[in-house]
Amino acid sequence: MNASKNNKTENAALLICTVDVVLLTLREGELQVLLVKREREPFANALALPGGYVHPQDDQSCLDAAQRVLQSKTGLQSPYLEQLGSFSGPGRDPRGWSISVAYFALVPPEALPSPQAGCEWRAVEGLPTLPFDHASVLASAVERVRSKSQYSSLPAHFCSEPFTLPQLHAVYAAVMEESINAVSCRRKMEELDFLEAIEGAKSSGGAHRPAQLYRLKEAYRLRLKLAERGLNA
Amino acid sequence: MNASKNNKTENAALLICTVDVVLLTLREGELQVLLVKREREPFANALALPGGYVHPQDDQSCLDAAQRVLQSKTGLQSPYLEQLGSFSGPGRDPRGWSISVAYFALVPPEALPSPQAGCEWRAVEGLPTLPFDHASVLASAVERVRSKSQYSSLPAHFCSEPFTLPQLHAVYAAVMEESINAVSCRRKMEELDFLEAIEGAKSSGGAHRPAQLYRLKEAYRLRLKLAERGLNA
DNA sequence: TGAATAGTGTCTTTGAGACAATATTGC
DNA sequence: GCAATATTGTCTCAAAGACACTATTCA
Repeated sequence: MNASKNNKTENAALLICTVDVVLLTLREGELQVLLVKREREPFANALALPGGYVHPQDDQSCLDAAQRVLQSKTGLQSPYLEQLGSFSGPGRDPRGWSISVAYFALVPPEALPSPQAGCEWRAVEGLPTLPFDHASVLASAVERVRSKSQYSSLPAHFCSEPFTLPQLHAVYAAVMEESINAVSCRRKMEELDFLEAIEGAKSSGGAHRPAQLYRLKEAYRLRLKLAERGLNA
Repeated sequence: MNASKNNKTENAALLICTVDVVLLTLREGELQVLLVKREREPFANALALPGGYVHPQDDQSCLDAAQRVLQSKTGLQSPYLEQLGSFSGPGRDPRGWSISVAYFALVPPEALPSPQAGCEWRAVEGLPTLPFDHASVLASAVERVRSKSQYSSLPAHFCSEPFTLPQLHAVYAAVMEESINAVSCRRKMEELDFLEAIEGAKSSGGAHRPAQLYRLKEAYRLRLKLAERGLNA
């Protein structure tokens, strides 16, 4: 307790406050994360999660900062975005004691309007070493997404609208890396009641029965629908 | 983006970084939270969540800071403590743009060794207005605890060891504010497998059959055991 | 022995998985 | 009609709730 008399400036000046964003998508049947080549030190030229300082002058919250960071790297306006948690300590950033508020975002693979140069999608498994504690942040995000996918509409944010139930079913299975009973999945989607059928719209193309097209109900475009029981277990 | 060239000092000096702790217990059959009378401005003399500045000199992380704050207000050494999330923005603290990393802690009601003067247990429902955004922080903590209680060993941290299954059953019911099937509860505790029976130890006192005494398995004293399915729904 | 609560066995209900049956499309 | 996939109906199985029965203690 040798610092109990620190005043605001003394405390604040020693702290680096940033946001990091784990932007996930589903490509090639696997979870992929957007990494950005760092332009500046520390870790210049390394691939890292997109992140940046909080700008108290511009940002109304850390969520705002995360949206600003995401927008500047990818052009995304309003993907699904949720706070993951905060990571802090003296060792995670070589510049000194830092705190990062981490967010994760989900987008369909075709949703990137204008990614900045230096952005790359990478499979979340088998990545090379990431700078800072980004490996922990990413692992935490993946775990959260898999966990929430068990009992919520979260994976629907990997689908671009409109989509069919078979597509959604495949997305759930890919996210959770296990096969899912199609009938149960259908039943669960109906129970969750976060989809609305698009009247008269059917998928087309294959030499087979077309599937009904759906979109997210307005209320769940930026939020989730949570079930009380999971999909399978 | 008029602040894109801010350097570390310029950004950091404008930020207030604190931790807040939602310390919960179960007393009188309801969730209660520990509030502390603030000694200093802002909101001097108001009841608020215990909190304080992060001390980069002393703290190895925000979790450390939360433990330090909790220790200094209550003397608690190592209760169950989990990060709730971060709350930030220009308006939540009258001193300026601030970020608070919030934690919640669970203790049995008799666990406070030496609470500082000015600490009070209050029911989480029907509180008067709290300073800062502490009402949101508290609401968020209560929601998290109720939600996790559905499928984890979390409520066991409201029981002082050793405890009996009927006591634990009552605690689950009180936390979730609904009656719980005793047989299902028993089955779930067994399935979760986070308890160990204390050989030969039985509760005593009533004019009735005594109950087996249990304690948490070592591995779950500071962590949780999560189930795949919930207790009831 | 009786009251009171602990703990167990079993029937019923509900929801998930398996699988079969039907529907709709392009060829 | 045939192949292929969508969608629905039904059977089966596992887990949760209800409830009754047994167990153990003290008065």
